[in-house]
Amino acid sequence: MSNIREVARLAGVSVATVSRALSHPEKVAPATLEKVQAAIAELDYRPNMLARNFRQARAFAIVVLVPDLSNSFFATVIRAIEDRAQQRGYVVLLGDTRDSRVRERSCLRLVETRLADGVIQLSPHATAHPDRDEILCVYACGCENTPAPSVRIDNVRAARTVVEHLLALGHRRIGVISGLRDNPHSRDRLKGYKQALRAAGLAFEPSWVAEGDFTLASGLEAARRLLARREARPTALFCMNDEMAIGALRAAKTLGLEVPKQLSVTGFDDIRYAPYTDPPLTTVAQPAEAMGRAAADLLLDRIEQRAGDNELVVLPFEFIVRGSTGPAPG
Amino acid sequence: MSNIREVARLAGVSVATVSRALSHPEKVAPATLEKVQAAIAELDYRPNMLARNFRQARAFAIVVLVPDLSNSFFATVIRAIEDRAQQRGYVVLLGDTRDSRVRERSCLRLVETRLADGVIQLSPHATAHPDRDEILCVYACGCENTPAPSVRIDNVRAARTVVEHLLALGHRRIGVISGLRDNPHSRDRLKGYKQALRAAGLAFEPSWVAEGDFTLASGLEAARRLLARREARPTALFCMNDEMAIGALRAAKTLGLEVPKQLSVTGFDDIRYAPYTDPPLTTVAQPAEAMGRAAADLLLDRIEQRAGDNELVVLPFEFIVRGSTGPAPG
DNA sequence: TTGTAAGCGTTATCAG
DNA sequence: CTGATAACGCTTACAA
Repeated sequence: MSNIREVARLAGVSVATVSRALSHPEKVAPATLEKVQAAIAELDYRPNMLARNFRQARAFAIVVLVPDLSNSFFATVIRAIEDRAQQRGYVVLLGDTRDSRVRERSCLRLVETRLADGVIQLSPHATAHPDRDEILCVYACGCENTPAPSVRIDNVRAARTVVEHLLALGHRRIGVISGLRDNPHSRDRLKGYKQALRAAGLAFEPSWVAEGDFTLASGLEAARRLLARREARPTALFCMNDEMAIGALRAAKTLGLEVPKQLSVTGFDDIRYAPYTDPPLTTVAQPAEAMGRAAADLLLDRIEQRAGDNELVVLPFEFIVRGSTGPAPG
Repeated sequence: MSNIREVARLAGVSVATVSRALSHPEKVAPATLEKVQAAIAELDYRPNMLARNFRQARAFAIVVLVPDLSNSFFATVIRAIEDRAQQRGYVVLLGDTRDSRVRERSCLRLVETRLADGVIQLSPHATAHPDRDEILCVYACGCENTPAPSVRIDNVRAARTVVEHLLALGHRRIGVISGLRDNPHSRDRLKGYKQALRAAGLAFEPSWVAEGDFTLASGLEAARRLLARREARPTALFCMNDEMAIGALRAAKTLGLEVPKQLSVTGFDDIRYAPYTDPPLTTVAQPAEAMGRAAADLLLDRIEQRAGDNELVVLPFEFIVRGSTGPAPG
């Protein structure tokens, strides 16, 4: 528990010199530096970062707000954020909001009380921006009307790409398993779905959209509802994330429907489990790691005042065709 | 950016009173309290936690060291930790070590430099305890020789339970897909496997153990190796976690083996995807949330000096039979 | 019940 | 290049 003063005394220099030796070694004479380092080693001294942060009025910490950490896609994004943050000398505070407004507020308080320098939001809450605009906030998984600074893929085009693929396979009745209706991602992806239909001259049929909430269980339920109908049953399901697609695959299995022979299923995200479903999931790969890195850089640049102009980062997605999609049944 | 002094001035009291009004409201006269609160509201004052932490020489933060955040089991444990930590007024710093010694060290530095008050380890590194024993460290997913304080299930018995189940189903050639050989969990679970075999009067056959590293891909590969043999092929695979089991299921599928008719597969962890595999995975449910909560309490109690005697928490597991296991083929 | 005042360990300013 | 010293915002004896 030695402090900078003891180091100074032992090294026979002033505390200012010790401080400099640590933060700006180039500004101190080599001989002095050596003495200081010897003293530090001797005392096994560790600078007290609590004091440093207080003095500099900076936490060197950022908060990551995630709706559900155990979703494998978010976990990957966060890993990348943490990686980059650490490289740049920051720590990451975890804020699993469980989609609760209250918990979200309490995480934002961390910034207000100086325990964190900024926030990375993983949900695209375009609706409810942090009230206090002093709070530095960037979005890592944005959508069309997510305010800058933010990182996103073109969700509309990605969804369109998926649906065009299904159309090209001959599907005409394409069900949708959507996230919550007012979720911005749901909106964007539904928009892409509609665009593809319209371009193919097909009418949008609202009853083919089943609302879920991006969880496995909700995907299973939604698929059950869509597949329950006797006549005009969908021959394909466009699921707005992989988790719900996995749920849908399960539903198909329990209903005795063969995928992709009788039913095609698509996902979104390309989580690590996607290649391991049965059959492997056709899906949109979001560049999760790149998104995390980009969001971290965006935020840290702003925290360090060197905000670039690149405030809206749109990264490329990749459409990956695996085994869960096939020609529409005869 | 108002500070406690301004609040004091506006309220017409001393800074000490404002401080007390915030931390020990019961020690201040109701009338005074009201004045202070009015001033706080008026100025929209937020206490500077950086200063508070510095003054109290406490970070009110804990580090969670996780080998791989994107593993769904760990994510669930961490969620629970974060939840409990927040309830008790602490924040959680994320430390994804990616199984790297270097990164682990750098996370422990956070405690040494006072940025965190303690550490929760999610890997059971019984071998390499933090060198500096001033560091408060608890293990959330321990195994037989994980040092206390720690939380764990009885891995040996759980593994034995699984294998007994397979034996009861008539399996005699039970392959093992193990984690890295020197991983403590691998050891415990292999021990349980051997115990079950011995109790059934069967010999342990080393060539039936394939080493993986707890990832999906390694499970797939290991299963391929085990199932490649022509004669005396295993009729069941005991996988040491769900991810590898999912990989094994995929391997079986690509080899045209029907599960469970021709091959039984078991997992470990009961991650959220386990009920959604095809067929749904028979597995050991670890009480991930309870483990997280217990670990958090263990650590926070020690940080706050009221360390109980309950230093070694062993929680009950649950063996869940789903569809991936069945009678041994004729 | 409230006020006074002494720090906590660092960094930054300024003079030497 | 180095040293003296004044903050930073808060908590907490201790005194009143």
